[in-house]
Amino acid sequence: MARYAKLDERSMQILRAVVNCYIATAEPVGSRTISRKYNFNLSPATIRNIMADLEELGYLKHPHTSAGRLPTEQGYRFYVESLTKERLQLQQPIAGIEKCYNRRFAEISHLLRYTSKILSSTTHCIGVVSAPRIEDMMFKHMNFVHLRDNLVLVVFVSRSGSVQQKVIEVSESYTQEKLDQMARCLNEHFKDVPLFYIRTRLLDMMRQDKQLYDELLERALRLSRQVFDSSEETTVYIDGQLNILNHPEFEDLKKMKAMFGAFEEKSQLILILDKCLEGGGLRVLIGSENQIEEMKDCSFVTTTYKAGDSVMGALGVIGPTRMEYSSVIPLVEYTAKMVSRMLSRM
Amino acid sequence: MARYAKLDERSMQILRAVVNCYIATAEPVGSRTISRKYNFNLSPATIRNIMADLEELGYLKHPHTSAGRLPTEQGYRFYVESLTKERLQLQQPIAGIEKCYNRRFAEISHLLRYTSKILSSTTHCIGVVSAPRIEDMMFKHMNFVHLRDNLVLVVFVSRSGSVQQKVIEVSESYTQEKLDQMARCLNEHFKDVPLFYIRTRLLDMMRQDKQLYDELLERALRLSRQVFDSSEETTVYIDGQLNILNHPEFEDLKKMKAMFGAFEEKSQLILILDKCLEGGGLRVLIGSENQIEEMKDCSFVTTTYKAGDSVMGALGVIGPTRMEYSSVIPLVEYTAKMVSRMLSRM
DNA sequence: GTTTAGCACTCTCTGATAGAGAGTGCTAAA
DNA sequence: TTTAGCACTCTCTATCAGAGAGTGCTAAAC
Repeated sequence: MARYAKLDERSMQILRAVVNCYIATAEPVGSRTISRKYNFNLSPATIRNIMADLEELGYLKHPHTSAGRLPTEQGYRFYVESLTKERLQLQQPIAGIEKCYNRRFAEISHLLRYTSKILSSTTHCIGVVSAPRIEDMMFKHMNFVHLRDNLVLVVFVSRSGSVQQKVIEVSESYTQEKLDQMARCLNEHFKDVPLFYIRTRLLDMMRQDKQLYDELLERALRLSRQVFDSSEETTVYIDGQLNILNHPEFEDLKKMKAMFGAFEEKSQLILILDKCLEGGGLRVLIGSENQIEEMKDCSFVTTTYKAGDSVMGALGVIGPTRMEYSSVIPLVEYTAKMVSRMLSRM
Repeated sequence: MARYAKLDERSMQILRAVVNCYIATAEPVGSRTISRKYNFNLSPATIRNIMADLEELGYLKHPHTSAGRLPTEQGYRFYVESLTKERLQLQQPIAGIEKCYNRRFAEISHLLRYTSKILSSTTHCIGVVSAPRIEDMMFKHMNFVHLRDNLVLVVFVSRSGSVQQKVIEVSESYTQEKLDQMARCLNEHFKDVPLFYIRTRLLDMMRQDKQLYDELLERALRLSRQVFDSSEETTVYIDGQLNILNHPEFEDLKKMKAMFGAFEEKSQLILILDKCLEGGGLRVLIGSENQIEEMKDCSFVTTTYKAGDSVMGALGVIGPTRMEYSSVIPLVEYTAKMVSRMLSRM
């Protein structure tokens, strides 16, 4: 924290006050406003001096000479870090969320989709939830359906109720009976095995009992692998994109268009969520800290959710840099806790 | 067509010219512009007189006294009707579409999603495609997977490669074996039967062979029915919503917000597409002819697509009232033809 | 009788200008 | 070190004038 060395306690208080005020009003904050609304017992002139210092240190900026100040990204960064040090707790809206999760979700996809809606509506930002990667899932059931010619529909069900399906093309034409047999074989051998483990497991089995399953299993696996491998892209549930229209900073049509465009290209979003997975736990990306050019006026608040002890995916919100971090952060954390609880039960 | 009784050929030509011009420029059209760009060999003054007449008859309107004219909805209606009478044909972009469909689609849902993208990108409007209703599908394969406790995952595959899945709660807990048995029973008996026909078919069978299948089939059907009945809402594929941002009439942030909001609520959209299904064939809804308040500045161009001889669903585009009907209409019709061809092959 | 030229009129759009308001930065006093 | 005072800067709004586009009407031409 050497970066903040030059800040005495009073300057920090004023900086926090400015950020607070700007978050609330979206207007540049003047020295008079601060001296009136917060009782520092300092005259506007004094505050002016301090604000000038803060500007020089890079925490605040000026749209033009005669306007008030607003936070730079560095200013937000400081604000957010001092917030998270406080370990925020929010009670009232959290009770509402708890109630939302007082129901049963049959499929994991429903739970996640619902969660992104909850996130967007409670925070008035855009809610995002990334689905667990397929390798992390537990094998539960597999099914092959002969469609026509050499087309086979493969349906995979994970233990947590996630369903993946894909039509694949095979070189030889199997009868439905043969396909059923193959599926039964897979289902017997891989029940409750994590997908990423199947290959290893298979090698083990072949060593033990070489001839018996060789051919059938081999074929069945070849079929199913196509489904697992094909999930190049993690699914992401996004909700409340319209919410950004309500924030005054996006009145600018051009900016807005660019943002919407960025959402169409989900891969970048996935990258950011994936990074959250690696890091684990809460992450706040402020403004251009995210790599998406079109979203340099947005902040990301993300965290991970788990099933039992293992991290499954990431969730969070995207909103204007000027979002209400003090309520959004605990809301995102709490939601992740709820999702984890639901998942662990499944 | 008594409505157009008062229009002589010349007035109609000028009306068409004004609509054309307005569609191209999005600016009110003056009499001088018409007399210059189209060679009617009439002076602006004469055209002015005719335009005044057209205004009195309700085909044109004035934003303010000293501005040019633009079409009313009645004006567009006339324009579109005289267009469709001409039986438009468009060659060049159509070749492009043909090429797009030169590939195989394993699943019907892929074909439809792709189609809505094609529609939006070729017309620069919003593409919409409604999926076939489940009752119209042919039974191909059914599968039950025991999840946990009393939860069963039901997967239904139609002959055209559409996959529906749903988790349902059952009163008694079946073993996976029992479930497999039930599924096999269903699959044997209902192969290639249209869903809406299954009930009748079942009654037939029970009459013939009362005891044999009674209990098992009954249970299996009870399970599966929940999937069929639950599809209350037709799926709709929507693409290119961002396209409307490019049309100058939606610069107004408020209008735009209202429109985006209307898209979130898909049920109204489904209503409109369903109506197209009933009517059959091409339908053009201009402005407030659609019942959605927020879309009263938009037009719908929709038609139906078929598999073989039976109508399966509707597709079309949504764009500003001021859309290029002369190219959009044939594009929509051609796309529907391509989809029908693809479907009939599946 | 229809078409056209001419002209006054209306409305929007643009740019210039001025004054109010908000806030700063500097200086000098407390 | 803090504060009061004051000149200065910049934005925002309203007002105004002139240009431009287009109409509607009238009277003349075909």
